[in-house]
Parts: sequence; structure tokens; C-alpha cells
Amino acid sequence: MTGELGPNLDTVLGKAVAILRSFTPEDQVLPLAELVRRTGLPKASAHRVAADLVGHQLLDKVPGGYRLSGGMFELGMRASAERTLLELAMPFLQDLYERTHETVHLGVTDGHAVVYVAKIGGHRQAPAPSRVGGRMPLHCTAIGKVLLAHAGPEVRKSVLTGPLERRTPHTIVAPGLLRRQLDAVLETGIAFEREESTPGLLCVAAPVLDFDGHTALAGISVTGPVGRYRPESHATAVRAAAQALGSVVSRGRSGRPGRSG
Amino acid sequence: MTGELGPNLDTVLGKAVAILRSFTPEDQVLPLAELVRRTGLPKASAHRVAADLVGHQLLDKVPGGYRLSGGMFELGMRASAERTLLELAMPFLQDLYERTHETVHLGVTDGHAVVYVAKIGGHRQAPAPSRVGGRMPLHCTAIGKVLLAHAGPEVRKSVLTGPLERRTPHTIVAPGLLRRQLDAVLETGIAFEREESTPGLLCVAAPVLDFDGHTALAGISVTGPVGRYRPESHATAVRAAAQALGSVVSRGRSGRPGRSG
DNA sequence: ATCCTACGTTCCACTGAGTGGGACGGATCC
DNA sequence: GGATCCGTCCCACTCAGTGGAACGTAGGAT
Repeated sequence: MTGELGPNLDTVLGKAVAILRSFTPEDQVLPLAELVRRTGLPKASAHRVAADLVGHQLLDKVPGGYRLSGGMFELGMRASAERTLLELAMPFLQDLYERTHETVHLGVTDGHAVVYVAKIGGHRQAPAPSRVGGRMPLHCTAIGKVLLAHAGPEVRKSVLTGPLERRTPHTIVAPGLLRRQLDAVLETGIAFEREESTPGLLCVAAPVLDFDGHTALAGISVTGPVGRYRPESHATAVRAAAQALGSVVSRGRSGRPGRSG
Repeated sequence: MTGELGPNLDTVLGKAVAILRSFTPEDQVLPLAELVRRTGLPKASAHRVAADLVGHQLLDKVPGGYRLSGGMFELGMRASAERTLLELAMPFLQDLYERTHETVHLGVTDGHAVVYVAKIGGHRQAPAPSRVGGRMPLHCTAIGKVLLAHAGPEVRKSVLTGPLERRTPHTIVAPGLLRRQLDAVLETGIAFEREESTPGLLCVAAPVLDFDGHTALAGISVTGPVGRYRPESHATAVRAAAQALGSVVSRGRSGRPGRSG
């Protein structure tokens, strides 16, 4: 429903946030001109605000432009919800990795996307497009389906009625089929993805449920390449890890998960 | 040399940054009054700026106060230098963990501190105070010593002449002794820490060197509890991992490491 | 029940921080 | 040579931002 358009450029803070948000996970350094293009700010304003951000250690000025600085990283890692989740999850993710030696993901919902909180893998991991701090659509990833299945009816409906972006020939773009899969997820506690977001990748995921047994706080997945990897054979392990993490996370929490779209 | 005092509170951005920086890794949610105390801002200003930050999804308003939001986490994870390092390092850290089953750290320098970029461990990890995104002094941690040994002469001198904060009875507070240890690090490529930052913890670390063989881009360490854990027995593995990571990171970079103190 | 203190919220008249069009110099391309 | 894109700097205008003050409420002490 929300127009979800960028920050208000009429305030300093809006300008600053717009500049910071210009950086995608793929960008390393952006020249001033690019910041101007992406934000729509006047050149002089962008220049000044960027310089201020450098002064505040949120940006680095490097030959060729600006980049998000280590100070930004530090600050981001202090976000309590995500960091706590990450810290509690790490041992379980390790177990999963050690057992499978495939790429393990931990992700949470934000709006209509999965945001990856952790990604661990070895030297020969399947080339997944996912990145920590990056986003992927809900409807075409295993973690996404798991989160979507447990999401509130509004989100679920909004995704199912909205256009389902086709990422690969296997992406599920039929709302009916997707709905049936989501119902299955609620029954089995497991979701699969078969080359629906990226050709050559298979995926199993399970929900990390709050103690109420309904709200999904996060999702865990194991990803591998078509060929050597059989997602079904790890379903039990993923579900067990997610369940265990859920019970740990549930301890010592009464509040809401936060985050809304 | 730098007074290193907080952001300029006379600008909106300064106020915003001051508020964001009020959060330490230990804080979950801070009430408005606490933000006022920590930043020194007038109550009304703090209230307004905090509300703006909520609007920009950098803070969440939760019962009891404010906390750094998921949007902040996302943004921080886009800091290219740290994220790239993290992604490249993960497989090597995994190897180390699998081999040792002790807590593995990856850290970089900022000023006179180590900032931890990754921390992976299992269910029964030694209770280390380190946190991802958190800081520890250079002189009393294994990674810190490794980074300090390879730091520029200014930083090294500045730390050695400055006061060496005592953290435990074992903390090295004698500049001469520390200097000798640093020299040894340059020769052996390994640093140890024996309950110098935290009672009951032992640690080995090795530097991740740039292709020039001098600049330390990061440090890797393996930490374990007094008793079952013998740091010496993992020295070789840690050094090998750090070296391998160094050669991978060095590929495809010509620029500077960035970050200064 | 009453006082007191500490909190979050709101109001609003004042003012200087922030604004951005424009001008400048340097690179690069054709 | 001219055209184009870049980063930087200037500076008179103005409205976004300011913060003292007043308010309602919650909780603890008496």
C-alpha cells in the first residue's frame, strides 16, 4: 500500500539517508555524480552532505568517489535484534554447515523481501546471488517461502495478488501454485526451492518459530548446486536446527519481532 | 592526538549520529532520557531527531525506548571493505573452526582498537567478551597485537607510549615487554594472548597481510578456555589460514586498505 | 491520599544552518 | 579545437530546525 518512495529530500537527514541508501550490496565506491543521479539531489547539496558524512565517519572518501565506511559497519552490527539473532544462531548454523558442507543462510523478512543476516559456506560453494545484508524476493526463495507462509494474512495476500517476478524459467509465477506450496509449508515445516531464483541452485529451508508456534522470526536454509546436492536429504537437519534455534531465541523475549513493511 | 570528542551537536546530522552512536553493543533498547543523557542534547531535540530516525528506518520505536533497526543492519552490511573481507574470509574461518571447534575471530584495526568483523563458534564456546561490531584494545588481545605489530610507526609508538589499560592481572602494561612481543610477532607471524583481556581465555592470532607482506589488512584468531585449550597447537593452522586469506584478498586490489585512526 | 521526581510528548516564535543555482578548473573524448 | 562530464567552491536567501517551557502521566516514597 505504501508508496515506498525514497526519503524526503527536503530535510538534511533525508538527504543523508538517501545518499547512504544509494549504495547497493554490489557497489563498492560511487562517484559523486552517481550519487547525484541516484538520489536526485542537487550536485552542491550531495557534495556537501557527502562531505559531512565523511566527517561523521559514515562514508570514506576514496579515489574515485565514496564508499560506506567501517564506522557504518560497526553501527549496523549494533542493531540489537539482528545481532542477537545472529549470535544465537551461529552455533546452529555451524552444525548445519559441518554436516552438509553446503552454503547455509539465515534470513529475516522485511516488507516483501528476505534480508540475509548470515551466510556461511566453504571454498567451493555454489555461486548464490545472496549476500549478507542483501535482499531477495519472498516468492522465489526457500527462506522466503517459509517466511511468507508464516507471515500475516495481509503480507501473504499482498504478495499472492501482486505480480510474481519471474527470475528464471522455474520461478513460480502462478499464485495458485504458490499458495498451495505455502500451505504445504505450514504442514510440513519445510520449503524447497528448485532453480526458482537462480539457475543451478537448489534449496531447503525451515522456519525459526517464536514460542507461540506461529510467528516466524527467521528462516534457515541450506543451498547447493544441481547435481551433487539433494535438498530433501537435509530437510530433517534443517528443520531440527531451526526448531532448536527457535526455542533458544524464544527464551527471554516477550516483545514483538519488530520490523514492518 | 585527536580530541576524539563526539559529533558536532550544532548540526542535524551531528545530532543524528550522536544518537546512533549512543548505542553500545550491549544496549538493546535505550529510553529517550538515556539518549538525552548520553548525547547531551536538549530533550526536545533528541525527541525530534529520534523520531525522524524512526521515520527513516534507522531506529525502531519499541516499548521502553528506541533501538537500532534492521535498516541500520542492512546498511552496515553494505560497507564494501568489511563485507568483502568477510565474504572472502568465511571459508577460511570455517576451516579453522572445523579443525579446532573453538571460537574463531576476524578483526580489523580502527584507531587504537580491534573491531571484530566475524566471530564464529559452537554451542560450548568460551565466554569471550568480543562481539561482532564490538571493540577491544590493541595491546591486550592476540589479534590486536598482530595488527599493532604491523601498524605504522605512529600508531605503534602512540600505543606504546600511551597508558596501557589493565584489564586483568595478566594484562601487559609494561611498554618494553609489549614492544618485545610485537617484535617477536613480526618474526614468527604469530601472537598469543594469555588471559590478558579476559580471565580464563587463551588466544592465538596471525596477520592477514597485503601482497606487500607488510600491511596487515586484518587478523584471525582462535580463542579457547584455560584448561582444555592449548593455543600453541593451533599456531600453524591459524597462520596458514591467515596467509591463504591474505593472498586471496590481495588479488584484485591495488588501492589502500582505507580506515585511519 | 499527597507529594515528588522522572519520563515522554507537544507547542511555537526565533534564527542561523542548510540551501542550491551558478561559476570555475580540470579530464577526457571526438 | 569544442563539447561534455566531472568535482569543487561561493554566497545571498530562507525555511527547516531549534530548544525553552509547559503539560500529562507513571511510579515510588511518605
